[in-house]
Amino acid sequence: MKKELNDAYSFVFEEELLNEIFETGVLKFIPSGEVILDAEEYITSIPLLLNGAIKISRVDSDGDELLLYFLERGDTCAVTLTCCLNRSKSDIKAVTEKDTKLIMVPVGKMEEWIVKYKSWRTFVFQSYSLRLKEMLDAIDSVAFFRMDKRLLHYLRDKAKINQNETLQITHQEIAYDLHTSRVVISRLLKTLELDGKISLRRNSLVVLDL
Amino acid sequence: MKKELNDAYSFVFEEELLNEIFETGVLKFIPSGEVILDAEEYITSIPLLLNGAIKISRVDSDGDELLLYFLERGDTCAVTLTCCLNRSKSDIKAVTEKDTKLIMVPVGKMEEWIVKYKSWRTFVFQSYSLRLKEMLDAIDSVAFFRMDKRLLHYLRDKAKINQNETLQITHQEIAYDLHTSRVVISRLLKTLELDGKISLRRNSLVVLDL
DNA sequence: TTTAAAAGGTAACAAATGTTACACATAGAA
DNA sequence: TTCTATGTGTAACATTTGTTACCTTTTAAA
Repeated sequence: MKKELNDAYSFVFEEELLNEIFETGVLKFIPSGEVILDAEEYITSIPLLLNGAIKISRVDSDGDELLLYFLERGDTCAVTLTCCLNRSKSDIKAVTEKDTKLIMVPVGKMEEWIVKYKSWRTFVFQSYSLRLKEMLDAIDSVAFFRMDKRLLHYLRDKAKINQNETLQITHQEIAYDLHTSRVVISRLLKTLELDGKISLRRNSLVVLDL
Repeated sequence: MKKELNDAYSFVFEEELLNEIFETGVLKFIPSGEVILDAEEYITSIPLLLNGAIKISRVDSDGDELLLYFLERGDTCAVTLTCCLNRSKSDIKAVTEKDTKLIMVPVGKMEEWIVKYKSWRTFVFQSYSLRLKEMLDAIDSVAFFRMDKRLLHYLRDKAKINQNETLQITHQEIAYDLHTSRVVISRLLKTLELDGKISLRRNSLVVLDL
């Protein structure tokens, strides 16, 4: 853990803080595809990603979903920070996109460190900043683009995050992430295939040239 | 200015900080309808609202707009904070919704106070928190609701912000805020009128029962 | 008063997206 | 192998939203 913590955060946090994280944080391994946080749940500790990736989605009262963004190594979740500070419900869902290793830090420490470490403050502000930006991107996507463009963007993102041109995913899962229906996705994927941009398999697809 | 500053922020900031704000901040009066910040602009100071209201919209590269949220007394803009800290472009547009009085504080102070005053830290975190939440609401609106619901929600919001059932607004302006066309808005407003929920005038409409 | 610009009403149509239904393929369990 | 659940392809149709066009009304400038 010490090594991985250093790998991911030694350029971000000072020695002393790294030690505190090492002492108070709890290391967790989470396999891909696991729901680590559901809407309606309360959050009492915040995650620092060591490796892997986490998909963050908005969930409305009907259970409808919409992909917001991915977290990767060195990231933390600003919405979680907010929920921690306010002791409020999450309203978001977090699912591991890959096998993921992370450190959970209790809220108490989080607030203590804000006062104590400049690097932590910077980190927290940077996180808010980054998430706000991702949120704006998500808004752009839904508000200004049609489904075909959104799908393209989604496939690119997904391939990048997984560092793999072959995406292990079903049409239905894509439909959930983009908040549309399976039929719509099948239709659009088919035209992408006819354009030679992807190749369709059962339970997976290969990104050729987006 | 001292009195208004106290009215809006004395429960938020400690005496000493209020004094610093009073000394370094620049008071501004901005009449309703003024563009105080456009996309592509850089920001070098952050606003603290004393009264009035400001409409914050997302602007894409084609100049298309989408209303994100309103700022009111005691609010500041988290996106602005972010832009200040990163010295990056705004990508958002701010227009006064009412006659507005605010204090502009230079970025430098902003960073200084984060270290110096606990209340300022709390305020800044609360702001991020609140804006993230509003951003999520904006996403919900575009992603999960159809235009008729979004319009209803918009009219309610607008009436609340302006503390007035009569909204001085044209169909075209509504269309800009919701990122759709004037014809669509006219159509939907007409059905709302037939349902007895609003009453239509030229250049204005009256919210009856939403 | 005449005229032009802005605002709004509405029809007709186009495009995008959502829905339902059903066929067929594939993988894994029984 | 047979059966069943899941995934995918596709047609047909409904609904929502966007676009174009043209009209009338209102306001304010010339």
